[in-house]
Amino acid sequence: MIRRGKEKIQLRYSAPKGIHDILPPDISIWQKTEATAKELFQKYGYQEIRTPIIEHTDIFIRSIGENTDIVEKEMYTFSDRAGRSITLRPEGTASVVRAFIEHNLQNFTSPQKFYYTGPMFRYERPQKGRFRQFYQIGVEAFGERHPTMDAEIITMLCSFMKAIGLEGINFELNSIGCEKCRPDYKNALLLFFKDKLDNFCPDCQRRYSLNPLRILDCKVERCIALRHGSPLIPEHLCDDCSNHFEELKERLRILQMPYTLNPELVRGLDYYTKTTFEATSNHLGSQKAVAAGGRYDKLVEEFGGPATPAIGFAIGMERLITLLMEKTNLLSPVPDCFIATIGKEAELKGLLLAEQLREKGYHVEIHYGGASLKSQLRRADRMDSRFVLIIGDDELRSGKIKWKNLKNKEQGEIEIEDISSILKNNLERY
RNA sequence: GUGGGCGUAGUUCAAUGGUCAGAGCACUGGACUGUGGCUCCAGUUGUUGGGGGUUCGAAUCCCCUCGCCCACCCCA
Repeated sequence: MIRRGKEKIQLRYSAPKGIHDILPPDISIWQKTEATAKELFQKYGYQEIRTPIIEHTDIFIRSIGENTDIVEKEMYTFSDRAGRSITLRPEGTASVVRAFIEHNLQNFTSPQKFYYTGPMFRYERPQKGRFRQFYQIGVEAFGERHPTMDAEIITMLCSFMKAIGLEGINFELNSIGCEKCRPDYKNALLLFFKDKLDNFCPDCQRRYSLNPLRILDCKVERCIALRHGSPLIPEHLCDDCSNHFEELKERLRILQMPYTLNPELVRGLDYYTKTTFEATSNHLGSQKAVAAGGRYDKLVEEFGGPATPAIGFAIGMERLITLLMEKTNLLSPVPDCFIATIGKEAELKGLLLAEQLREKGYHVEIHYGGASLKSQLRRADRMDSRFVLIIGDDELRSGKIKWKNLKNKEQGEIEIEDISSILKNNLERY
Protein backbone atom coordinates (compact mmCIF):
# COMPACT_ATOMS: atom_id res chain seq x y z
CA MET A 1 0.00 0.00 0.00
CA ILE A 2 1.27 3.47 -0.75
CA ARG A 3 0.07 6.76 0.59
CA ARG A 4 -0.21 9.75 -1.66
CA GLY A 5 -1.25 12.83 0.28
CA LYS A 6 -4.35 12.03 2.24
CA GLU A 7 -5.48 9.56 -0.32
CA LYS A 8 -4.64 5.95 0.33
CA ILE A 9 -4.19 3.91 -2.76
CA GLN A 10 -4.08 0.20 -2.34
CA LEU A 11 -1.77 -1.46 -4.80
CA ARG A 12 -1.84 -5.12 -4.23
CA TYR A 13 0.19 -6.67 -6.99
CA SER A 14 0.17 -10.36 -7.57
CA ALA A 15 1.69 -12.62 -10.17
CA PRO A 16 -0.55 -13.44 -13.14
CA LYS A 17 -3.05 -16.26 -12.73
CA GLY A 18 -1.48 -19.68 -12.59
CA ILE A 19 2.04 -18.27 -12.27
CA HIS A 20 3.97 -18.66 -9.06
CA ASP A 21 7.08 -17.60 -7.25
CA ILE A 22 9.32 -20.26 -5.83
CA LEU A 23 10.67 -19.02 -2.53
CA PRO A 24 13.15 -20.29 0.00
CA PRO A 25 12.96 -22.75 1.74
CA ASP A 26 11.10 -24.48 -1.13
CA ILE A 27 13.87 -23.54 -3.50
CA SER A 28 16.28 -25.96 -1.89
CA ILE A 29 14.19 -28.93 -2.96
CA TRP A 30 14.13 -27.58 -6.51
CA GLN A 31 17.88 -27.18 -6.52
CA LYS A 32 18.40 -30.64 -5.14
CA THR A 33 16.07 -32.13 -7.74
CA GLU A 34 17.83 -30.39 -10.60
CA ALA A 35 21.26 -31.30 -9.30
CA THR A 36 20.25 -34.94 -8.90
CA ALA A 37 18.89 -35.08 -12.44
CA LYS A 38 21.95 -33.46 -13.92
CA GLU A 39 24.36 -35.76 -12.13
CA LEU A 40 22.40 -38.89 -12.98
CA PHE A 41 21.66 -38.05 -16.62
CA GLN A 42 25.32 -37.39 -17.26
CA LYS A 43 26.09 -40.94 -16.18
CA TYR A 44 23.92 -42.09 -19.06
CA GLY A 45 25.70 -39.75 -21.46
CA TYR A 46 23.07 -37.04 -21.67
CA GLN A 47 24.28 -33.49 -22.04
CA GLU A 48 22.47 -30.31 -21.27
CA ILE A 49 20.98 -28.31 -24.11
CA ARG A 50 19.58 -24.83 -23.65
CA THR A 51 17.01 -23.73 -26.14
CA PRO A 52 15.10 -20.45 -26.11
CA ILE A 53 11.74 -20.19 -24.41
CA ILE A 54 10.20 -18.58 -27.48
CA GLU A 55 10.01 -20.01 -30.97
CA HIS A 56 8.23 -19.24 -34.17
CA THR A 57 4.65 -20.33 -33.63
CA ASP A 58 4.81 -22.76 -36.56
CA ILE A 59 7.34 -24.90 -34.71
CA PHE A 60 4.76 -25.85 -32.14
CA ILE A 61 1.84 -26.15 -34.51
CA ARG A 62 3.76 -28.56 -36.71
CA SER A 63 5.21 -30.68 -33.92
CA ILE A 64 2.41 -30.87 -31.39
CA GLY A 65 -0.33 -31.05 -33.97
CA GLU A 66 -2.88 -28.59 -35.26
CA ASN A 67 -5.87 -30.25 -33.66
CA THR A 68 -4.49 -30.68 -30.16
CA ASP A 69 -5.82 -28.67 -27.23
CA ILE A 70 -2.39 -27.19 -26.66
CA VAL A 71 -2.26 -25.60 -30.09
CA GLU A 72 -5.94 -24.80 -30.36
CA LYS A 73 -6.39 -22.97 -27.10
CA GLU A 74 -3.45 -23.07 -24.73
CA MET A 75 -0.57 -21.23 -26.35
CA TYR A 76 0.77 -17.85 -25.35
CA THR A 77 1.18 -16.39 -28.81
CA PHE A 78 2.01 -12.81 -29.75
CA SER A 79 3.44 -10.79 -32.60
CA ASP A 80 6.88 -9.34 -32.28
CA ARG A 81 7.61 -5.83 -33.53
CA ALA A 82 8.22 -7.06 -37.04
CA GLY A 83 4.90 -8.86 -37.08
CA ARG A 84 6.27 -12.38 -36.73
CA SER A 85 4.14 -14.80 -34.76
CA ILE A 86 6.05 -15.90 -31.68
CA THR A 87 4.96 -18.40 -29.00
CA LEU A 88 6.13 -19.09 -25.47
CA ARG A 89 7.05 -22.77 -25.52
CA PRO A 90 4.27 -25.05 -24.21
CA GLU A 91 6.70 -27.99 -24.13
CA GLY A 92 10.34 -28.70 -24.77
CA THR A 93 10.62 -31.32 -27.48
CA ALA A 94 9.81 -29.07 -30.42
CA SER A 95 12.65 -26.67 -29.65
CA VAL A 96 15.18 -29.44 -29.23
CA VAL A 97 14.12 -30.99 -32.53
CA ARG A 98 14.41 -27.61 -34.22
CA ALA A 99 17.89 -27.11 -32.76
CA PHE A 100 18.90 -30.63 -33.79
CA ILE A 101 17.98 -29.93 -37.38
CA GLU A 102 19.17 -26.33 -37.48
CA HIS A 103 22.67 -27.28 -36.32
CA ASN A 104 22.87 -30.54 -38.29
CA LEU A 105 23.52 -32.51 -35.15
CA GLN A 106 22.91 -35.78 -37.02
CA ASN A 107 26.48 -35.37 -38.27
CA PHE A 108 27.82 -36.07 -34.81
CA THR A 109 28.06 -39.56 -33.38
CA SER A 110 24.64 -41.08 -32.83
CA PRO A 111 22.77 -41.24 -30.65
CA GLN A 112 22.74 -37.64 -29.59
CA LYS A 113 21.37 -37.41 -26.07
CA PHE A 114 20.16 -34.23 -24.39
CA TYR A 115 18.48 -33.02 -21.26
CA TYR A 116 17.08 -29.61 -20.44
CA THR A 117 15.23 -27.85 -17.70
CA GLY A 118 13.14 -24.72 -17.61
CA PRO A 119 9.71 -23.13 -17.70
CA MET A 120 6.91 -24.05 -20.09
CA PHE A 121 3.76 -22.03 -20.67
CA ARG A 122 0.21 -23.13 -21.27
CA TYR A 123 -2.86 -20.97 -20.99
CA GLU A 124 -5.01 -23.33 -18.95
CA ARG A 125 -7.26 -22.98 -15.97
CA PRO A 126 -5.01 -23.71 -13.01
CA GLN A 127 -5.74 -26.54 -10.59
CA LYS A 128 -3.80 -28.99 -8.46
CA GLY A 129 -0.62 -29.91 -10.30
CA ARG A 130 -1.36 -27.62 -13.20
CA PHE A 131 -0.04 -24.13 -13.79
CA ARG A 132 0.27 -21.64 -16.60
CA GLN A 133 3.99 -21.43 -16.10
CA PHE A 134 5.37 -24.75 -15.03
CA TYR A 135 8.79 -26.35 -15.07
CA GLN A 136 9.94 -29.48 -16.76
CA ILE A 137 13.07 -31.53 -16.80
CA GLY A 138 13.13 -33.09 -20.23
CA VAL A 139 15.27 -35.65 -21.98
CA GLU A 140 15.57 -36.36 -25.70
CA ALA A 141 17.66 -38.91 -27.59
CA PHE A 142 18.08 -38.78 -31.37
CA GLY A 143 19.25 -41.28 -33.94
CA GLU A 144 18.63 -44.65 -32.35
CA ARG A 145 15.66 -46.85 -33.19
CA HIS A 146 16.69 -49.91 -31.23
CA PRO A 147 14.51 -50.85 -28.22
CA THR A 148 17.62 -50.81 -26.05
CA MET A 149 17.40 -47.04 -26.37
CA ASP A 150 13.81 -47.14 -25.04
CA ALA A 151 14.89 -49.38 -22.20
CA GLU A 152 17.73 -47.07 -21.27
CA ILE A 153 15.63 -43.96 -21.15
CA ILE A 154 12.81 -45.57 -19.16
CA THR A 155 15.29 -47.06 -16.72
CA MET A 156 16.98 -43.73 -16.36
CA LEU A 157 13.67 -42.13 -15.42
CA CYS A 158 13.10 -44.85 -12.87
CA SER A 159 16.52 -44.48 -11.30
CA PHE A 160 16.00 -40.76 -11.15
CA MET A 161 12.84 -41.29 -9.10
CA LYS A 162 14.80 -43.58 -6.83
CA ALA A 163 17.73 -41.18 -6.57
CA ILE A 164 15.55 -38.37 -5.24
CA GLY A 165 13.80 -40.77 -2.89
CA LEU A 166 10.37 -41.05 -4.46
CA GLU A 167 8.47 -44.23 -3.78
CA GLY A 168 5.09 -45.48 -4.87
CA ILE A 169 5.55 -44.42 -8.45
CA ASN A 170 3.87 -46.53 -11.09
CA PHE A 171 5.46 -46.99 -14.48
CA GLU A 172 2.88 -47.53 -17.17
CA LEU A 173 3.90 -48.75 -20.55
CA ASN A 174 2.26 -49.07 -23.93
CA SER A 175 2.94 -49.04 -27.62
CA ILE A 176 0.68 -47.01 -29.85
CA GLY A 177 2.10 -48.29 -33.11
CA CYS A 178 3.33 -46.41 -36.10
CA GLU A 179 1.89 -44.78 -39.20
CA LYS A 180 1.48 -48.24 -40.71
CA CYS A 181 -0.50 -50.00 -37.97
CA ARG A 182 -2.28 -47.22 -36.13
CA PRO A 183 -4.83 -46.52 -38.87
CA ASP A 184 -5.88 -50.18 -38.79
CA TYR A 185 -6.31 -50.03 -35.08
CA LYS A 186 -8.27 -46.81 -35.31
CA ASN A 187 -10.64 -48.46 -37.75
CA ALA A 188 -11.08 -51.44 -35.48
CA LEU A 189 -11.92 -49.08 -32.64
CA LEU A 190 -14.40 -47.09 -34.68
CA LEU A 191 -16.09 -50.28 -35.73
CA PHE A 192 -16.32 -51.52 -32.15
CA PHE A 193 -17.82 -48.29 -30.82
CA LYS A 194 -20.06 -47.57 -33.77
CA ASP A 195 -23.33 -49.13 -32.58
CA LYS A 196 -22.76 -48.20 -28.90
CA LEU A 197 -21.97 -44.60 -29.62
CA ASP A 198 -25.30 -43.18 -28.39
CA ASN A 199 -24.66 -44.50 -24.90
CA PHE A 200 -21.31 -42.80 -24.44
CA CYS A 201 -20.85 -39.46 -22.72
CA PRO A 202 -20.98 -36.35 -24.90
CA ASP A 203 -17.21 -35.94 -24.66
CA CYS A 204 -16.64 -39.43 -25.97
CA GLN A 205 -19.06 -38.87 -28.80
CA ARG A 206 -17.00 -35.88 -29.75
CA ARG A 207 -13.80 -37.91 -29.40
CA TYR A 208 -15.22 -40.56 -31.71
CA SER A 209 -14.82 -38.35 -34.71
CA LEU A 210 -11.93 -36.26 -33.45
CA ASN A 211 -9.55 -38.69 -31.79
CA PRO A 212 -11.10 -42.08 -31.04
CA LEU A 213 -8.04 -43.27 -29.10
CA ARG A 214 -8.97 -40.80 -26.40
CA ILE A 215 -12.16 -42.71 -25.64
CA LEU A 216 -9.87 -45.21 -23.94
CA ASP A 217 -8.88 -42.46 -21.55
CA CYS A 218 -12.36 -41.44 -20.41
CA LYS A 219 -13.00 -41.60 -16.67
CA VAL A 220 -16.80 -41.70 -16.85
CA GLU A 221 -17.89 -45.02 -15.38
CA ARG A 222 -20.47 -45.68 -18.05
CA CYS A 223 -17.84 -45.26 -20.72
CA ILE A 224 -15.39 -47.51 -18.90
CA ALA A 225 -18.04 -50.22 -18.84
CA LEU A 226 -19.00 -49.68 -22.46
CA ARG A 227 -15.48 -49.98 -23.74
CA HIS A 228 -14.99 -53.30 -21.96
CA GLY A 229 -13.75 -55.78 -24.55
CA SER A 230 -12.74 -53.12 -27.01
CA PRO A 231 -9.82 -53.87 -29.31
CA LEU A 232 -6.45 -53.11 -27.72
CA ILE A 233 -3.55 -51.46 -29.47
CA PRO A 234 -0.96 -54.11 -28.69
CA GLU A 235 -3.07 -56.68 -30.55
CA HIS A 236 -3.05 -54.57 -33.67
CA LEU A 237 0.61 -53.68 -33.89
CA CYS A 238 2.46 -54.43 -37.11
CA ASP A 239 5.37 -56.87 -36.92
CA ASP A 240 7.93 -54.13 -36.63
CA CYS A 241 6.13 -52.38 -33.77
CA SER A 242 5.25 -55.63 -32.08
CA ASN A 243 8.85 -56.87 -32.14
CA HIS A 244 10.06 -53.55 -30.88
CA PHE A 245 7.63 -53.70 -27.98
CA GLU A 246 8.57 -57.29 -27.09
CA GLU A 247 12.27 -56.53 -27.20
CA LEU A 248 11.75 -53.53 -24.98
CA LYS A 249 9.82 -55.57 -22.41
CA GLU A 250 12.55 -58.19 -22.43
CA ARG A 251 15.15 -55.56 -21.64
CA LEU A 252 13.06 -54.05 -18.87
CA ARG A 253 12.77 -57.50 -17.35
CA ILE A 254 16.53 -57.98 -17.48
CA LEU A 255 16.97 -54.59 -15.82
CA GLN A 256 14.39 -55.59 -13.19
CA MET A 257 12.53 -52.46 -14.01
CA PRO A 258 8.98 -52.72 -12.66
CA TYR A 259 6.21 -51.60 -14.98
CA THR A 260 2.52 -52.04 -15.66
CA LEU A 261 1.23 -52.63 -19.14
CA ASN A 262 -1.54 -50.20 -19.87
CA PRO A 263 -3.02 -50.85 -23.29
CA GLU A 264 -5.22 -47.80 -22.80
CA LEU A 265 -2.37 -45.39 -22.25
CA VAL A 266 -2.78 -42.72 -24.89
CA ARG A 267 -0.72 -39.60 -25.23
CA GLY A 268 -2.10 -36.22 -26.12
CA LEU A 269 0.55 -35.03 -28.52
CA ASP A 270 0.34 -36.10 -32.13
CA TYR A 271 3.97 -36.93 -32.68
CA TYR A 272 4.29 -40.12 -30.62
CA THR A 273 4.92 -43.50 -32.23
CA LYS A 274 5.55 -46.97 -30.80
CA THR A 275 6.62 -46.77 -27.15
CA THR A 276 4.73 -44.51 -24.77
CA PHE A 277 5.12 -44.44 -21.01
CA GLU A 278 4.00 -42.54 -17.98
CA ALA A 279 5.14 -42.35 -14.36
CA THR A 280 2.09 -41.90 -12.17
CA SER A 281 1.24 -41.38 -8.52
CA ASN A 282 -2.02 -41.48 -6.61
CA HIS A 283 -1.12 -38.43 -4.53
CA LEU A 284 -1.50 -35.78 -7.17
CA GLY A 285 -5.22 -35.11 -7.34
CA SER A 286 -6.62 -35.72 -10.76
CA GLN A 287 -3.33 -35.02 -12.53
CA LYS A 288 -1.57 -38.22 -11.73
CA ALA A 289 1.23 -38.17 -14.29
CA VAL A 290 4.47 -36.93 -12.82
CA ALA A 291 6.48 -37.75 -15.93
CA ALA A 292 5.60 -38.96 -19.38
CA GLY A 293 7.16 -39.57 -22.73
CA GLY A 294 7.54 -41.77 -25.72
CA ARG A 295 9.08 -42.40 -29.06
CA TYR A 296 8.64 -39.99 -31.96
CA ASP A 297 10.33 -41.57 -34.93
CA LYS A 298 8.79 -39.38 -37.61
CA LEU A 299 8.99 -35.92 -36.10
CA VAL A 300 12.48 -34.93 -37.21
CA GLU A 301 11.69 -35.94 -40.75
CA GLU A 302 8.38 -34.10 -40.72
CA PHE A 303 10.27 -31.05 -39.61
CA GLY A 304 12.42 -31.19 -42.71
CA GLY A 305 15.37 -32.92 -41.10
CA PRO A 306 16.95 -36.23 -42.03
CA ALA A 307 14.90 -39.32 -41.10
CA THR A 308 15.89 -39.69 -37.46
CA PRO A 309 14.19 -41.84 -34.86
CA ALA A 310 13.95 -40.28 -31.42
CA ILE A 311 12.58 -40.79 -27.95
CA GLY A 312 12.16 -38.58 -24.91
CA PHE A 313 10.28 -37.79 -21.76
CA ALA A 314 9.45 -34.83 -19.57
CA ILE A 315 9.13 -34.63 -15.82
CA GLY A 316 6.64 -32.17 -14.35
CA MET A 317 8.67 -30.40 -11.69
CA GLU A 318 5.79 -29.02 -9.65
CA ARG A 319 4.14 -32.43 -9.52
CA LEU A 320 7.38 -34.09 -8.59
CA ILE A 321 7.99 -31.55 -5.87
CA THR A 322 4.46 -31.91 -4.53
CA LEU A 323 5.30 -35.56 -3.97
CA LEU A 324 8.70 -34.84 -2.49
CA MET A 325 7.21 -32.34 -0.05
CA GLU A 326 5.17 -35.10 1.51
CA LYS A 327 8.35 -36.81 2.67
CA THR A 328 10.87 -34.05 3.03
CA ASN A 329 10.98 -31.43 5.72
CA LEU A 330 12.46 -28.34 4.25
CA LEU A 331 15.48 -26.73 5.76
CA SER A 332 17.11 -23.59 4.56
CA PRO A 333 20.88 -23.58 4.79
CA VAL A 334 21.97 -22.84 8.34
CA PRO A 335 24.86 -20.52 9.20
CA ASP A 336 27.95 -22.07 10.73
CA CYS A 337 28.68 -18.93 12.65
CA PHE A 338 27.10 -15.65 13.65
CA ILE A 339 29.30 -12.72 14.54
CA ALA A 340 27.73 -10.46 17.16
CA THR A 341 29.32 -7.09 17.77
CA ILE A 342 28.92 -4.16 20.12
CA GLY A 343 30.02 -0.74 18.95
CA LYS A 344 31.37 0.54 15.70
CA GLU A 345 34.96 -0.56 16.11
CA ALA A 346 33.85 -4.10 16.88
CA GLU A 347 31.41 -4.07 14.01
CA LEU A 348 34.21 -3.23 11.58
CA LYS A 349 36.38 -5.93 13.05
CA GLY A 350 33.53 -8.41 12.75
CA LEU A 351 32.90 -7.43 9.17
CA LEU A 352 36.48 -8.20 8.26
CA LEU A 353 36.55 -11.41 10.29
CA ALA A 354 33.40 -12.62 8.53
CA GLU A 355 35.08 -12.19 5.15
CA GLN A 356 38.12 -14.13 6.32
CA LEU A 357 36.00 -17.00 7.62
CA ARG A 358 33.95 -17.14 4.43
CA GLU A 359 37.16 -17.43 2.45
CA LYS A 360 37.88 -20.50 4.52
CA GLY A 361 34.56 -21.95 3.47
CA TYR A 362 32.26 -21.13 6.36
CA HIS A 363 28.74 -19.80 6.12
CA VAL A 364 28.92 -16.67 8.25
CA GLU A 365 26.20 -14.21 9.21
CA ILE A 366 26.95 -10.86 10.76
CA HIS A 367 25.27 -8.19 12.80
CA TYR A 368 24.42 -5.14 10.72
CA GLY A 369 24.32 -2.65 13.55
CA GLY A 370 21.91 -1.05 15.94
CA ALA A 371 20.60 -3.90 18.04
CA SER A 372 21.38 -5.08 21.55
CA LEU A 373 23.55 -8.11 22.10
CA LYS A 374 20.47 -9.90 23.30
CA SER A 375 18.59 -9.35 20.10
CA GLN A 376 21.65 -10.29 18.09
CA LEU A 377 21.85 -13.60 19.88
CA ARG A 378 18.14 -14.09 19.40
CA ARG A 379 18.62 -13.53 15.71
CA ALA A 380 21.50 -16.00 15.66
CA ASP A 381 19.34 -18.52 17.44
CA ARG A 382 16.40 -18.09 15.10
CA MET A 383 18.65 -18.56 12.12
CA ASP A 384 19.69 -21.77 13.82
CA SER A 385 23.32 -20.73 13.72
CA ARG A 386 25.41 -23.28 15.52
CA PHE A 387 28.11 -20.97 16.73
CA VAL A 388 28.46 -17.37 17.79
CA LEU A 389 31.45 -15.06 18.08
CA ILE A 390 31.09 -12.00 20.26
CA ILE A 391 33.21 -8.88 19.81
CA GLY A 392 32.84 -5.86 22.11
CA ASP A 393 34.99 -3.43 24.04
CA ASP A 394 36.43 -6.12 26.33
CA GLU A 395 37.48 -8.20 23.37
CA LEU A 396 38.99 -5.26 21.55
CA ARG A 397 41.04 -4.51 24.66
CA SER A 398 42.20 -8.03 25.33
CA GLY A 399 42.57 -9.08 21.72
CA LYS A 400 40.63 -12.25 22.52
CA ILE A 401 37.21 -13.08 21.17
CA LYS A 402 34.35 -14.75 23.02
CA TRP A 403 32.76 -17.75 21.43
CA LYS A 404 29.66 -19.73 22.25
CA ASN A 405 28.28 -22.96 20.93
CA LEU A 406 24.54 -22.37 20.79
CA LYS A 407 23.74 -26.06 20.75
CA ASN A 408 25.48 -27.15 23.94
CA LYS A 409 25.94 -23.72 25.55
CA GLU A 410 29.69 -24.17 25.87
CA GLN A 411 31.60 -20.92 25.69
CA GLY A 412 35.04 -19.49 26.11
CA GLU A 413 37.64 -17.05 24.84
CA ILE A 414 40.09 -17.47 22.05
CA GLU A 415 42.85 -15.66 20.20
CA ILE A 416 41.62 -14.33 16.92
CA GLU A 417 44.04 -16.47 14.88
CA ASP A 418 42.71 -19.65 16.50
CA ILE A 419 39.11 -19.03 15.55
CA SER A 420 38.92 -21.37 12.61
CA SER A 421 40.23 -24.28 14.64
CA ILE A 422 37.68 -23.86 17.41
CA LEU A 423 34.97 -23.32 14.82
CA LYS A 424 35.97 -26.50 13.05
CA ASN A 425 36.09 -28.34 16.35
CA ASN A 426 32.59 -27.23 17.37
CA LEU A 427 30.97 -27.76 14.01
CA GLU A 428 32.30 -31.27 13.71
CA ARG A 429 30.36 -32.32 16.75
CA TYR A 430 27.04 -31.44 15.10
C1' G B 1 -14.16 -22.46 -22.02
C1' U B 2 -17.76 -25.11 -18.10
C1' G B 3 -19.06 -26.32 -12.92
C1' G B 4 -18.40 -26.13 -7.44
C1' G B 5 -16.07 -24.11 -2.89
C1' C B 6 -13.65 -20.03 -0.47
C1' G B 7 -11.90 -14.62 0.24
C1' U B 8 -11.44 -11.19 7.75
C1' A B 9 -4.04 -8.56 10.51
C1' G B 10 2.30 -11.00 7.78
C1' U B 11 -0.01 -16.08 8.75
C1' U B 12 -3.74 -19.69 10.84
C1' C B 13 -8.51 -18.76 12.10
C1' A B 14 -12.95 -16.48 15.46
C1' A B 15 -17.06 -12.95 15.49
C1' U B 16 -26.16 -15.92 15.46
C1' G B 17 -27.90 -8.75 10.88
C1' G B 18 -26.67 -5.23 16.61
C1' U B 19 -21.13 -1.38 21.05
C1' C B 20 -14.92 0.41 18.84
C1' A B 21 -13.98 -6.63 14.04
C1' G B 22 -10.95 -10.26 17.94
C1' A B 23 -7.41 -14.48 19.35
C1' G B 24 -3.14 -17.85 18.60
C1' C B 25 1.37 -17.85 15.95
C1' A B 26 4.96 -14.59 13.85
C1' C B 27 7.50 -9.90 14.22
C1' U B 28 9.70 -5.70 17.43
C1' G B 29 10.99 -4.18 22.24
C1' G B 30 11.29 -4.91 27.52
C1' A B 31 11.65 -7.75 32.33
C1' C B 32 17.54 -9.49 31.98
C1' U B 33 22.79 -2.29 31.15
C1' G B 34 27.41 -7.56 27.25
C1' U B 35 24.53 -13.77 26.43
C1' G B 36 19.73 -17.07 22.58
C1' G B 37 15.80 -20.95 23.34
C1' C B 38 11.56 -21.14 28.37
C1' U B 39 8.25 -17.65 30.94
C1' C B 40 5.78 -13.00 31.59
C1' C B 41 4.60 -7.94 29.88
C1' A B 42 3.97 -4.32 26.08
C1' G B 43 3.72 -2.73 20.99
C1' U B 44 2.90 -2.79 15.36
C1' U B 45 -0.15 -4.50 11.28
C1' G B 46 -7.29 -4.36 8.73
C1' U B 47 -11.26 0.59 3.57
C1' U B 48 -13.41 -7.58 6.47
C1' G B 49 -10.66 -8.69 -1.91
C1' G B 50 -13.23 -4.46 -4.73
C1' G B 51 -17.90 -2.00 -6.28
C1' G B 52 -23.07 -1.47 -5.83
C1' G B 53 -27.75 -2.72 -3.32
C1' U B 54 -31.29 -4.14 0.93
C1' U B 55 -31.50 -2.28 6.15
C1' C B 56 -32.19 2.24 11.52
C1' G B 57 -27.70 -0.90 11.35
C1' A B 58 -23.82 -5.47 6.89
C1' A B 59 -17.68 -9.16 7.83
C1' U B 60 -22.68 -11.51 7.99
C1' C B 61 -28.24 -10.99 3.22
C1' C B 62 -28.60 -9.89 -2.45
C1' C B 63 -26.22 -8.52 -7.28
C1' C B 64 -21.79 -7.56 -10.10
C1' U B 65 -16.61 -7.97 -10.36
C1' C B 66 -11.65 -9.65 -9.16
C1' G B 67 -8.60 -13.32 -6.91
C1' C B 68 -7.46 -18.19 -4.93
C1' C B 69 -8.56 -23.43 -4.56
C1' C B 70 -10.79 -27.91 -6.55
C1' A B 71 -13.07 -30.58 -10.51
C1' C B 72 -14.37 -31.14 -15.98
C1' C B 73 -11.92 -30.70 -20.79
C1' C B 74 -6.83 -31.66 -21.53
C1' C B 75 -2.04 -32.31 -19.96
C1' A B 76 3.88 -32.56 -17.11
